[in-house]
Amino acid sequence: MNIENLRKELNPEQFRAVTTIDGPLLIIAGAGSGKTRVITFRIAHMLDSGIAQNQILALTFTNKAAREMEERVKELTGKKLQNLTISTFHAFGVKILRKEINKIGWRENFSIYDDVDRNQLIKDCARELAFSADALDVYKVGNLFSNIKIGRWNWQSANDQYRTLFDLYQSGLKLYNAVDFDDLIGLPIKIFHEHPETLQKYRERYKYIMVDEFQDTSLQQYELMHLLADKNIAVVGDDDQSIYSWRGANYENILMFEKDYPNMQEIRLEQNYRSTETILEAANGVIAHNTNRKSKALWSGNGSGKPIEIYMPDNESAEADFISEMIQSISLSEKRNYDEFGVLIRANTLTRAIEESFLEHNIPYTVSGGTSFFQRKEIKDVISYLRVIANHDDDINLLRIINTPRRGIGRKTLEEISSVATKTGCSIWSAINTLIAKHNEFFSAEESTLSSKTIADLESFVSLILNQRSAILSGGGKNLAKKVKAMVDEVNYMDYLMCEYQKNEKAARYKFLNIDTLINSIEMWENNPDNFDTGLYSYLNRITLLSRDDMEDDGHKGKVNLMTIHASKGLEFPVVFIAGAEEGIIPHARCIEENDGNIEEERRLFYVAITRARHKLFISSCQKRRKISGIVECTPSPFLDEIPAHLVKYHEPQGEVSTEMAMDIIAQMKAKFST
DNA sequence: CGTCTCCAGGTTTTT
DNA sequence: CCTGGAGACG
Repeated sequence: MNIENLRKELNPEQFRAVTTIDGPLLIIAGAGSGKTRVITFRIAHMLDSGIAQNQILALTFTNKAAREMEERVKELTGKKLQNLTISTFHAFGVKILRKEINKIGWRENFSIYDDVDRNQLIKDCARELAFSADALDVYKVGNLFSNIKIGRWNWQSANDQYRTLFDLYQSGLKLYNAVDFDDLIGLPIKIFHEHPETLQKYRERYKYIMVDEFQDTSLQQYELMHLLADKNIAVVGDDDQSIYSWRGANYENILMFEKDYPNMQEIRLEQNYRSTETILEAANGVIAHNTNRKSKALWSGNGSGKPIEIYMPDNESAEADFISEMIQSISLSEKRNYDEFGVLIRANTLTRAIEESFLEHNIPYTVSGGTSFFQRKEIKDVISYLRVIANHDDDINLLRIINTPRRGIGRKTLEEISSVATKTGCSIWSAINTLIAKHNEFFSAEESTLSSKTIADLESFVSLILNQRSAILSGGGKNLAKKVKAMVDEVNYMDYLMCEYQKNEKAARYKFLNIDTLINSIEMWENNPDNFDTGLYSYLNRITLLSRDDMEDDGHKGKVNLMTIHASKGLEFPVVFIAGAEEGIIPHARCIEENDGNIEEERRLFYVAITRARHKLFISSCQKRRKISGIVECTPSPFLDEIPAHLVKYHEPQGEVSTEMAMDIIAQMKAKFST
C-alpha cells in the first residue's frame, strides 16, 4: 500500500504512528481507537519500505492476539512471511531458550512447568524440608515465588521463612531439567547478562521491535525488551486498560520508557471508532474516578445510540434467563447473528448459571478462558508421558504417570526411590535405574530393599518409556499424532478411564473425546504447511503456553461469546452484557483485600468491559446470589453509580409477553425457518 | 504394600 | 462438579 493510500485509510495520528518507523515511539491508544489496525498497517508499511521480515519482532500478550495480528498482516500484504516473528513474550522466551539454554546448564529438551506442576514441585520440596502441611498454603507460596521471580516483590517485603524452600524449588527445577513460566522470561535475561555476545546476536537480528499491550508488561518483560531494543522500538498501550497488575503488570513502565528512551516520540490515538457516544461517555465517566492516570480525551463520532440498560434480577438464574431471552429477541428483531453478542463476567465461576440457561434456550455459545484444555487431568496425563519420553529427568511428570494407569508401583516403593534420589542428588529416573541395576547385581542379597516383583514392575515401566521414545523419535519425528495415538493404546489409557469413571459414563466419554481432540490437534499442527519442525520437542515447547482458546478449530462462528472480562480485552461486540455487576464481584472482594482497598484496577476492569460494546450495553446486578455459603443478599456494584445517570435506563421486567408481541415473534420465527 | 472409597474444599483474573 | 488426600481394606 502506498503512502497516499495510507493517508486515505488512516486519521492523521494513526498515519503518523504507522509511518514513524525509526526511533523510539510511544503510542497511547485509547479503547477502540484502531490500535490493532495501526500495528498491522505499521508492520505492512515496514515491509513495503524494504525492511526484511526477519528483522521485525512483534510481542503481544496472548496467543490469540499474536495469531490475529499475523493473519491480518498476511492478508494485508498478501505474502507468506515465514520469517516474521509475531509472538507472545513467553513464546519468544521459549524460542530463545531452545537455542541457548545449554549456556546456563539446562539441556535443550527441558520441560516447561505450568502452575499445577509448579505447585506439585513445591509440595514435594516442602515435604523434604519437613514444613508442616497445614502451615503451608501451596497456592500462596506458588504466587509468592512467581512474584519474586518477575520482580514484583522482593524478599524484604515478602516472607523470609520461605527462602530455603524457594532455593530448593529452584534447584529442583534445574535437577529435573525443567523451567517454570516465569523462567521463560527470566532465563533469557540471565543468558543475555552472562553472554553479551549472544545478546549482541539477537540485537543485530531484531532491528525493529514492537510491543503490544505495553501497559501489561511486567518489570521482567520490560527488562527483556530493553535489553533487545536500542533504537527502533515502538510500544503501544493504554494505562486505563492495565488489568494484570496481579501478574506483575507495571504500567509505570510507560514512565520508565520515557526515561530510558529520552528521544522518543509520543502519539495519542483518541478517536474511538467502536462505540456509540453513550457507551463511550459512560466509560469516560467511570474511568474519570481514577486518580492515577494519564488524562485523555477519548471521543467518538458514531452518534449517541441507545441508552445503557441496567437490570436487577432476583438471582443468578433469573439473570441468566434474562440474558438468554434478550439475546433471542434482539437476534430476531435486529437480525443479528449469535456471534455478535458478548457476555462478560468477572470470574469463571459465574459462567455456570449462564451456560445452563443457554443450553436450555438452545443458544449456541463458546466459553473462552477458564481452565486450560491442557490442565485437564486426562490431557495432562498424556502430555506427561510425552514429557517423560522427551526428558526422563522430569520428576514431576514421571511421578504423575508412573502408576497411571495402575501398574503396581505404590506409595512405599516411590518413597524408597525418592529417598535414593535425594541422597544421591539425582532424578527419580536415574534412581530407578540404579535400584534395578543394584537388584540385579545382588540378586538374592538383602541389599535390595525392593521385592523382585516391584523391580519387575519398574523394569517394565522403564522399557515402556524407552520403547515409546524410540518409536516417537524415529523417522525424523514424522507422524507424531499417529504415534501418540499408538502410545495411548499401548498404555491402555482408555481402559483406565473406563475403569476410573465406571459410575459416570458421561464423564468418561467426555474425557475420551478430549483425548481425541488432543490427537486431532496434533495432526492439524503437524500438517500445517507453515510448520517446519514437527518433532516431539517442538510440540511440547509449544503447548504449555496454549490455553483452551487456542484449541478451538471450529471457531466462534455463530456462537454467543461468554468470557471473563480479562479474556475480552482487545475484542469488541455489537451487543454486550455485563453480568454479576455486584459489590464483591466487581470490584472483587478479594482483590480489594489484597490491594489495601485500592480499587483503581477493578475500575479499569469495569472500564474495559464497558468499552467492548459497540451499539448496545446491558448491565445486570442480582439482588440475591447463591454462593458456597448459601444464598446471600447482594448490593449493586458502586461503579454503576459512576455512570452518568442520563445515559442509563432501568430495565423493567415485562410481565407477560403481550399477545401481539408473541404473535410477532412467532411470525418471525416462521419466516426464518421457511427460508 | 497397593488399591479403593469416602470426604472435604473450591481459591479472581492468565502466560 | 471435580480433584486430591486420608484412611480403611484386602
